[in-house]
Amino acid sequence: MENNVLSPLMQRFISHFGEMGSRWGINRTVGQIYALLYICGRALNADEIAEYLSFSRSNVSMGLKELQSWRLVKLLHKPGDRREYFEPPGDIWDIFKVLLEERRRREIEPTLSMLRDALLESPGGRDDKEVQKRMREMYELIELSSSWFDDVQRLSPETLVSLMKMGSKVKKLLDVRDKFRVGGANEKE
Amino acid sequence: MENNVLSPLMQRFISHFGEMGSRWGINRTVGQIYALLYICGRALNADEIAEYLSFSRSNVSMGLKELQSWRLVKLLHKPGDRREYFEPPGDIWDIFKVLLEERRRREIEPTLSMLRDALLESPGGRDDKEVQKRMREMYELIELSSSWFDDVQRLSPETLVSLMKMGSKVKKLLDVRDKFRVGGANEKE
DNA sequence: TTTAAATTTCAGTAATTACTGAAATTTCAA
DNA sequence: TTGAAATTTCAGTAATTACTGAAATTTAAA
Repeated sequence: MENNVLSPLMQRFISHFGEMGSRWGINRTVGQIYALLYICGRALNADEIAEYLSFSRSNVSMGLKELQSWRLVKLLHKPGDRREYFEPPGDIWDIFKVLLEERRRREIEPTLSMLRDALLESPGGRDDKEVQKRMREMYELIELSSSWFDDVQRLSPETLVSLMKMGSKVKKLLDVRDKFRVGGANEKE
Repeated sequence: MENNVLSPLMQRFISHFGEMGSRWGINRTVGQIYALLYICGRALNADEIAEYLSFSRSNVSMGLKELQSWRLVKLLHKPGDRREYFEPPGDIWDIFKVLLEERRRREIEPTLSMLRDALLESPGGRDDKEVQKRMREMYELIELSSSWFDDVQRLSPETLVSLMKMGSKVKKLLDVRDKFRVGGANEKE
């Protein structure tokens, strides 16, 4: 970085990520560390991060751990340098996918498995039949969208981009398919 | 509810939502209130909620405010009863859509507008050209997926279900379309 | 091995967020 | 209008989460 100082533009980006952090389920520090790594365009070591952001060294260490658990940073080494360097995945689509994957794992999976368990039980209370019905409804929706994510995630960025650019026009494709019954998908509908 | 008591099954569901609350960006109380309303199958007033969950009346009031700001509960009145009753949207797809919409509004929009502003500025620091390049990359990805959500959200649940059940087979449809150049979307690719 | 640099852990404290009860405000039937 | 029921606000406190500095541990060059 120029003179080892962050430009106001970078500052702004970093502060914003700090502020949004809590809404995204990470804390201010972690948000800022990630923003710094993303925006500065080269791998940094923990001391540099602590320096740039004026965080304690231990805080940076914990933040990096958290980011690693999110798979949002890669660890790398420079020849002749014992220190660990960190950088975000190079491709923004990787970041995007990893983020969705991790969020699903943390925010959806536990609920899915709670529901699965609850649905296996034989209804106890008088209202439990109804309760399970509502649980099943929720389970099926989550399960469906969750496994859809799985599938779509495997598409190449290019395919994903064309899919997204189509927007709601996918409906037309579906209609065409239904008319001519092309392809083999979805026969049960 | 039977004897005015929650069955163990309901309890479990409610506790789970309480625990997950913090991961979802709401607090324990709000999570439990929502779970109770979702699972119990009838509209409840604030006193009933406070009673079932042993929260203070004021806490319930704040929680309901929060849920209303998320558009996750509807307010309704019973004839001859001054109190306000609350229930979740009846259709689970509504809940799903509202949730995605609100999350986008809270978690994505602010970043999008920060980036928009930052990209309008003329680069100051020496590295700012590069910085803006990375910002633009992020902006474009978010913008694309965000407006795609917009589009897809307008599809009917039925269309959405067929789309999801297709999973990654959408790729085939895209390929077929590219082969025959049907439809008008996406010409610029 | 030894040892100094690098990293992590963790107890203590700071900061933030959640919750309560009392008081204030709003609502609406009479 | 009035006033009792319903709801909200808010100051004070409890609980949780974030952060630091010192000490412990790990790492790898010599």
